[in-house]
Amino acid sequence: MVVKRKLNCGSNGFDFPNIPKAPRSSRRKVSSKIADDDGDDSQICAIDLLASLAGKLLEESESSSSTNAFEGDNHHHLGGVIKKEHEDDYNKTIKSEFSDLGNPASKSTSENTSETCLQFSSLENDSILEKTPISDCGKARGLKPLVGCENKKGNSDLLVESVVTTEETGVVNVDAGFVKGEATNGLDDGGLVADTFSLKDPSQVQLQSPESVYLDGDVKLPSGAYRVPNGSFEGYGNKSKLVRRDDDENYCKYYKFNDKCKSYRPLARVGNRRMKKSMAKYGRAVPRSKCFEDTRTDALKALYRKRKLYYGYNSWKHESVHKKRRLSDKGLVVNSDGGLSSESVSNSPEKGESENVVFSAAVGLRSKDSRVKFSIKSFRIPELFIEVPETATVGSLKRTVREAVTALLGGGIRIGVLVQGKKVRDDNNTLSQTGLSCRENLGNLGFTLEPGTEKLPVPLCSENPAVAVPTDSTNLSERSAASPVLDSIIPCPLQDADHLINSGNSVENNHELVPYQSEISTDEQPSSDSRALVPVSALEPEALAIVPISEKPKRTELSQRRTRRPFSVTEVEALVQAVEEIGTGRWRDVKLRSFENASHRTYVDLKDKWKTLVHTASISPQQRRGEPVPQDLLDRVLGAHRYWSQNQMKQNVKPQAAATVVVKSGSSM
DNA sequence: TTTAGGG
DNA sequence: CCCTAAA
Repeated sequence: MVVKRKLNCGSNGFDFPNIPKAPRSSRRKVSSKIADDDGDDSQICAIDLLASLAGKLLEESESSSSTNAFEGDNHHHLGGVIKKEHEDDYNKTIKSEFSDLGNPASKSTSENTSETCLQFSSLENDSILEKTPISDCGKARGLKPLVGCENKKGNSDLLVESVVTTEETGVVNVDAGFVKGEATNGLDDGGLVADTFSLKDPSQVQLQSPESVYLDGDVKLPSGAYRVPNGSFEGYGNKSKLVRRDDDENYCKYYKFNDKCKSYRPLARVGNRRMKKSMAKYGRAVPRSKCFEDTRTDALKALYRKRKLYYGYNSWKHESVHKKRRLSDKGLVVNSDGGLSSESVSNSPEKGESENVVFSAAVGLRSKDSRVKFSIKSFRIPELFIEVPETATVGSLKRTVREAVTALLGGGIRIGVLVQGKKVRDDNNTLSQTGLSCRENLGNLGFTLEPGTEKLPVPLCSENPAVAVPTDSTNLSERSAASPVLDSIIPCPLQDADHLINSGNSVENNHELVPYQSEISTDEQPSSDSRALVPVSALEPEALAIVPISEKPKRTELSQRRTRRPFSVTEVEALVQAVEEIGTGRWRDVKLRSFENASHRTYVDLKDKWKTLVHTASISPQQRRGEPVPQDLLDRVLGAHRYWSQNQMKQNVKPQAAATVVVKSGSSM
């Protein structure tokens, strides 16, 4: 797990686009509180984050048991490798940055700060910290200075972002860079700027993103040093006290600030929790007729619900959600959120593309100069900051990203740009044309890695597990709790990865798939993993407590949309028949009568279909789309529609007769 | 949970 | 198909 903090000292820089979205109070709180005093608020936030993320870790850490685990984890972390490569750079950067910021101030920060720091200092690289000047104060504290821009500037503007990054990296990032850049008022200077953006040099990239400091190491926390052992989340609850609901805001904020919070955990949990609920709900929805069917449905629904909730909780971006959805259709995708989603929707036209997303773009910021800044993080990529002119083309953006990624990860990678979950195919469009110059849309931005092959995809799985495990531990526990059976299936490495970043997502996707598979095996669903189901699991009570954060889960963050399944003529026929007999307004009965076995057709679906049928029958054949429905059926539709419209009151009365009547009317027509 | 409608 | 207000 990693906690990332971003400092925006200068308001002059650019505001985080996220901010706007930030949960109501969170923003202001952040600015004010953080700026003002590190104190409680910041602590709380941090704590919350950690708590949510690590949950138990804290406990364990306190007990001191976790340390070992971390070390082991470090190896696992994908990020670790990368980090190491750039470690020097980071250190340098950090040093410089931090030194500049002035540790002194940091110390001044109250002890509270220290706590915060502790939290942040989650895992891995002690070494780094040590190297870093900051480390002095007790590594944990050291961070504080960084964070606490206040010292540097009394600036209220200063925003500190603390993000929990996904466990994958298990890193704490301090985005001094951004701050710096902003302060400077232009990152342009920094090398990121160039249009062409020569990221070819990996090192350069790293350098360019000074902000990202990885403090993975186990930082020894002072009192109760919190550690986030990779594996143990069980403890969540323990620290519950640390987390406050009120904090939700804060923590939400953080996420938002971060852009995309890389750290999903908290959310994930929430999502999981929600899932249950949703599941239950759905389960009921289709309850009557079939158990098995219901199960499926439930699963799906649960997924949907879960997603919704999940997303909703992630205040950071609903949009991202959309993106996810879209992506998911194709294959594995990493959203900006970082989540992996694997949907097997054979239907999706694009499916052929099989996208393996390696990473996601975290955030895009638009700077004054009309440059668009992107922060990309992924399992394999510690953090990458890219800035391009608003007028740059998507193609150039792709190239830039590809170069950067290639430098880091090796060649053979194709970069895809996703906006609103849709792949941007026209490389000639400029970012502004693509809508990427707007803050709102930045959130919707996503990148996909389409491996030339090799490792990208695989690595995720393989690597993630290690990484994921630590962070995900929570998930694991949850999963097991939730559905032990499923767990057994789950083993797949991907899961872990998913968990790290999007435990929620993966789950969702999986769910969806599963149900379909059972039903549609032939049609569409490619077989994917079943593992997804597991994740849903139960959240610990405490986690729940945290969850409450839920802000208005706007539907904006849709759950994944069900795969489209056009009604076949046969189905239409059955529907028409049923409606003729039962009438409109009793869709549940229609469902039971003719679609009891069609788990994927809910009564709402039937109602909707009827609606469309009536419309279809009302328009000229030329205007109709999709599989043509026999005119005779359409005639029956009109007849039945008319009949039942006239007899709304009598619907219950004589179905049989009604049907007859309808037919007559239809024929007469 | 269903129904009824809007999106 | 999704989302929801109402019932």
